[in-house]
Amino acid sequence: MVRVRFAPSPTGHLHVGGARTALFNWLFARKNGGKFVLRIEDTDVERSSQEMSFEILQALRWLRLEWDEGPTYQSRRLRLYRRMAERLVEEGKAYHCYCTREEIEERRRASGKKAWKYDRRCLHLSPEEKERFEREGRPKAVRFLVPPGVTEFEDLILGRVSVKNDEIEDFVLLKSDGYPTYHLSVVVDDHLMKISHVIRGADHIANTPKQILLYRALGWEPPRFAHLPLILGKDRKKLSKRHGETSVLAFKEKGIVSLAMINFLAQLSWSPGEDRDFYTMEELVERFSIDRVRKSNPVFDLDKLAWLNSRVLSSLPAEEIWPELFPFLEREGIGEEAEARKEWVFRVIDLVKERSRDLLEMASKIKRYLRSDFEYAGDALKKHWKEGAREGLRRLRQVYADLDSLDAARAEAVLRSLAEEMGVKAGKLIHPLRIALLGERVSPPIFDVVEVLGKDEVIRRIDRALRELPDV
RNA sequence: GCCCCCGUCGUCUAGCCAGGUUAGGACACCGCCCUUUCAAGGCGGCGGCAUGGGUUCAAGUCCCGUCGGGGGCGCCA
Repeated sequence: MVRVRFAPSPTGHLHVGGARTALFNWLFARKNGGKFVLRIEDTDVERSSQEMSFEILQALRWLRLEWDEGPTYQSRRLRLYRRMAERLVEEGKAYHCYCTREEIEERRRASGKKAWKYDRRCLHLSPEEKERFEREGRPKAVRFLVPPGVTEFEDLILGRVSVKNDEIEDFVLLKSDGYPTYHLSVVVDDHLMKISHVIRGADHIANTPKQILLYRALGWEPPRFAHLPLILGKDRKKLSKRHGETSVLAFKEKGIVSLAMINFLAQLSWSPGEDRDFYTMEELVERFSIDRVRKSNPVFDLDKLAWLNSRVLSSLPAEEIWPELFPFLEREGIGEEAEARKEWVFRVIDLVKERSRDLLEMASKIKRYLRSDFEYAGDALKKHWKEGAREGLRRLRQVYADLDSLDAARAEAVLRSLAEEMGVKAGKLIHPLRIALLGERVSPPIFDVVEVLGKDEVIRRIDRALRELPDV
């Protein structure tokens, strides 16, 4: 039974790297008929917060990475970790360490080496010294006694990874304040939660041998590991705040649609090997395979994400765009009206989606269809509100008013014959019409706009333009 | 510094595991076409196997070195 987990630490926003890790775990679970478990690693009381936990869940929901179990909070399982740490001490596989941070820092400095490892001072404490420390009430941590040898594992992505144990220091399992370190809690929980595959970022490669050693010391079978290449910024450094916004929810705010985000993340380090730009969630699950994940670090490319977003947007049916678009309509102050004319707004969405890069842009475009009190754009007037524009529009109003209905084909036919009659190019009528209807220099094909607005509204908007625009 | 990992157009990638194609696609950029505008779309251009050696009839693909890049080296996760 495949069981994977996503185990974020609620010390910050869910960033794109974390989101990709969650996505790959989710895809792996869905692909293999397994379970996707959510666990919140909040053992760092100083830096963890409720709000961040909540926000991370929100982000996962937005991405539609629904979890099957959890969230489990590590902060509620502290007793468990303490018990395991003591068990290892009793079995001689770990030991109490009374050294303070300051003492360790001092010895590290004295050695002059960055790669200084804990010197095992407390492993060799005499019974007297130990008793004295206890009497003094010195706080003690629990350190793992790293055994000699070599630790190897077969990574699903990287292949065989091998580390000599003397490269590994006696790492802390339990802090002196009684909280477990990451190594302890992650191993205990992954074992107890029966996690079969640990899929995580490559920044954990060096942690893996430590954790395997821990599994063995506890008499447990380690899971399989897969380390995903790290997402890099343009400067090829690990992606961080310095590279601009990296929180996934920030992309949501910018009007990125979740399917675009998903496809973008899925195709960093992974490719189904087909000549296609994006897939539905179902298609991704169908195609996903961990052994098609590349080993090298990809660079986060905003241009590509923006392009994907515009392509996904224009491919999606209006009713699927609607739920994600709605908050942006509200922000434009047209939420209620849009809701009331939902079916009609769907038609407008289908009209504007092709040329919207994001939901922000889409919402502001839709506003011009819903409300006729827009301002006429200066660049549009400058370019197309010229001599003859007003007269053409006036005559166009007349022929449109005489028709009993106004669909795109008739609107076009009538306009073209009027242009011919007036001896001008169709553009001389089309551009002023665009200004009258939407007040902008660019728009979807204008006769489609005419059809969607309907005859009455078209006449009203032309009248407004004739009334308000300068005489030229 | 030490340890681990990686290296195909500027970027994301296919091809590598099971050597044999003019090294394919996409983003970005530049032209042209389409066209009522802007997109989209179509056609074309630009541009890459980091490097040296080895194995082989044949190396992007297998092996080694070099160089370059990344990560780790916390009582953070």
